[in-house]
Amino acid sequence: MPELPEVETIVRQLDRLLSGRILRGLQVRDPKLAHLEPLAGSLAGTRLGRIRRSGKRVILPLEDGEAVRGWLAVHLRMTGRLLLVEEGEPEPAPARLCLELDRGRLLFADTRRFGTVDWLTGPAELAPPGLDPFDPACTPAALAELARAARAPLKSWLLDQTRICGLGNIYVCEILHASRLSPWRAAGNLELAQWRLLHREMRRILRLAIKNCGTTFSDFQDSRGLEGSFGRMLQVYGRAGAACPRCGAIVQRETQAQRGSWWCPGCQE
DNA sequence: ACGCAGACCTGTACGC
DNA sequence: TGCGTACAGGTCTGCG
Repeated sequence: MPELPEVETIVRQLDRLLSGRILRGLQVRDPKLAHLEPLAGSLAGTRLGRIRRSGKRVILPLEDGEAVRGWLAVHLRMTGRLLLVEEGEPEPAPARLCLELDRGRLLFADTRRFGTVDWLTGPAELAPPGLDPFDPACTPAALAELARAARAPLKSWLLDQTRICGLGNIYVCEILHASRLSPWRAAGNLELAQWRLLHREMRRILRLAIKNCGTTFSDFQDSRGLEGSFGRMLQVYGRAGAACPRCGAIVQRETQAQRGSWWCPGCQE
């Protein structure tokens, strides 16, 4: 479910509310997460450090005095949610994992159970798989260089997390529309000026989405169960048959690399 | 280097 | 109302 803006929304909220709190215990409630079972005893009493994002993962550092014991890396995939439950409140959804805190608890709920939680012990594992869109090293020239000679369609190219990380189907569709580029166009064929435009629109759209706490398409909610409002600003995603807000042509949907692609044939080429 | 199918899971929306 | 089907924001593996 969540892409960069949704993960960023969750991370900012969790960092504000949880950083510095003490972990009292960890309950593994889904056998698919049994690999975390051995941690349950040893992590009790550790303190949550500054919570951050790596690609689409939520990183929860667990500290012991000055030393970092390790990091819990949560990937929410399609339906994962991290829900903060106050002392005495009922749990709003069945949880796969429960972090008991000094007061209240943090639940990992995930209907489709695609999400993953890993225990990382080395900084190398923390690095995102590709270039983060807000990394200063992510420049139009760097993107052009990465895509040199790539024959893959832009849509698939941008979705590959080992190049740019954090984009998913919704934002790629929106970014391509804003950049007037067709999802079918080969990534290696762009002029530098088009990479500049794409780069600018990518950052603009992601910033705007973060400001609006992400997109709630079907089931994204933040850690207190609230919904993001960027969904109202979508120009093409999920809008097949509607008029393009920019040129009035009819938005098309077509399957591309097994995923839906929405775009406007009137103004994207 | 790429596209594609299938896998992992469950819920929802829609047509009949 | 009930049933079957298609589809879903992500990513991995294996095949051609």
